[in-house]
Amino acid sequence: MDSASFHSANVPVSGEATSHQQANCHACVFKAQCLPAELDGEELADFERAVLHPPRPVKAGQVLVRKGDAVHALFALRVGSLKAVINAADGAERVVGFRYPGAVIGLAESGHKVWARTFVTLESAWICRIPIDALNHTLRRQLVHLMSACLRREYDHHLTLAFHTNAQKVASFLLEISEYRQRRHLAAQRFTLPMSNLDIASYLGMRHESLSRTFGTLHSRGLFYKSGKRIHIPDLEALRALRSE
Amino acid sequence: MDSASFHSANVPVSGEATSHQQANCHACVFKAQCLPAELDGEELADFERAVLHPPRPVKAGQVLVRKGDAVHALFALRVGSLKAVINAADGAERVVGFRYPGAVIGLAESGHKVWARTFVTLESAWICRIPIDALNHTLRRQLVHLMSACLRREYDHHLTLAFHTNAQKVASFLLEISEYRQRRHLAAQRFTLPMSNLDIASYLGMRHESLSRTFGTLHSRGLFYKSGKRIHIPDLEALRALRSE
DNA sequence: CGCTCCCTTGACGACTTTCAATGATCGTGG
DNA sequence: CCACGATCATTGAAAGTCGTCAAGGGAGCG
Repeated sequence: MDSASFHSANVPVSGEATSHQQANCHACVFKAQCLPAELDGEELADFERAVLHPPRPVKAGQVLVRKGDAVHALFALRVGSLKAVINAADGAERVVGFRYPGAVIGLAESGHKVWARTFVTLESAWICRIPIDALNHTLRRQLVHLMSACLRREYDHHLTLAFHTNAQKVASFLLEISEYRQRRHLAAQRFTLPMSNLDIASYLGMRHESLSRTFGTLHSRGLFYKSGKRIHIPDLEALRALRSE
Repeated sequence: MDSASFHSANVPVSGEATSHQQANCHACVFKAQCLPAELDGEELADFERAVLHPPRPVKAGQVLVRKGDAVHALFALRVGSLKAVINAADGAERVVGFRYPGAVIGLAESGHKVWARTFVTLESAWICRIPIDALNHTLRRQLVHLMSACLRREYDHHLTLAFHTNAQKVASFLLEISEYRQRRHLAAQRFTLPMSNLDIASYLGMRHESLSRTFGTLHSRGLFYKSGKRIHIPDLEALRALRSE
């Protein structure tokens, strides 16, 4: 497994799960990096039992749920990545979030009847269904923990979007992923971005031209290198300094 | 009671609650506008039982909880308003949210040990304590609902902060309050803003000079009038049109 | 009455967006 | 295996929005 990538090299790009693929996936399912990092010990064990249902494979670019769909289940993202999008008034798609392995999809939906956002896979993924009926008392307790962590992240995003320059937004974005990977003991300085620059720019509230220019600036300052979708951050501290300048 | 104000005219500005004031407040406590609008029927009744503890008065400008404090309780805001602030890297105070009557304070804290933000009263307020121990199964279920609603609002804020011009941000902000008041059957076109322009500007990620100019622009376009802290929105639809231009 | 804090207004400059064109990359099909 | 089209990424020049700096005015409070 390529530890510098978001997904296992063994994950099939499409098709039904074969017994071999299923085995591969189950091997991964129980790795720490595929489970919520906010829970630990007994809580994590409880949570695992609840999402034991075998994950199903989802092809890249697929819509997992669409805004307006009835909420029948939440989802646990085990392998791959997603983007959360909202259609703006002008019909344009706006990215409001990314999700990586270990995320629970639908925290903002657990008290509602319909989905408020559309979730689209950025690459081939493995995803567990958590039926709403399965939300017993124990699981709801874990859910409260996950949601409060999610809320805190959103307040950080508020700060970033409201007060940072474009360069700082990009630094924040890169560090957010890097720190996510660090918590899961994955390579934090070299990894692949699963999303396009268009998506990143939308997420950060900038034009993709500005993002491209910002990447160029960071490159010339030696803070960040990008080749295709693979990136390299030589000095995390320098990037952190830029973020909080 | 001034229906166009966030707080009852009878609320004392300071001091211990007298029996008369207490009675006044309890009369208000059970009004719909002082309870979470996200819950209804049985859930709301459950919630009310949990926050039956008599509210205590808090003077304007007081710190309710400080970032870093241990989490012993959540709070239910019954009367008055709060701002949530974070100290930026440069030490400056950044407003990341406002809270109005009916809000539960600490949704982002319910799964954590310490407070991530500081909450400060903007005016004299009445606030109930909800001890963490009181979070039984039933109450936790209501909490999930409140948190998911809170998360949805944060995603809307993401859109506003990332993609809107200053004029649109201001329109969003005014409409957010107006729509809050509409849900609670309060005057939606004339009301008092409990916070300073400085706080609003910080919340929206703009300079207070820019906010002042934007208010001027909206005024000259006849979309919005301001006199002291009292504002008047003659045409909500026109403001909505501006928001989603 | 004087202090402090808040709001307003002006001129200037920096950062970002916009518009336009070119170049790269990737998946598809011949 | 290569050619093709579509999507994505890069770069330039011009325009606009917004932030910065500075000064003056006003409201509330002790």
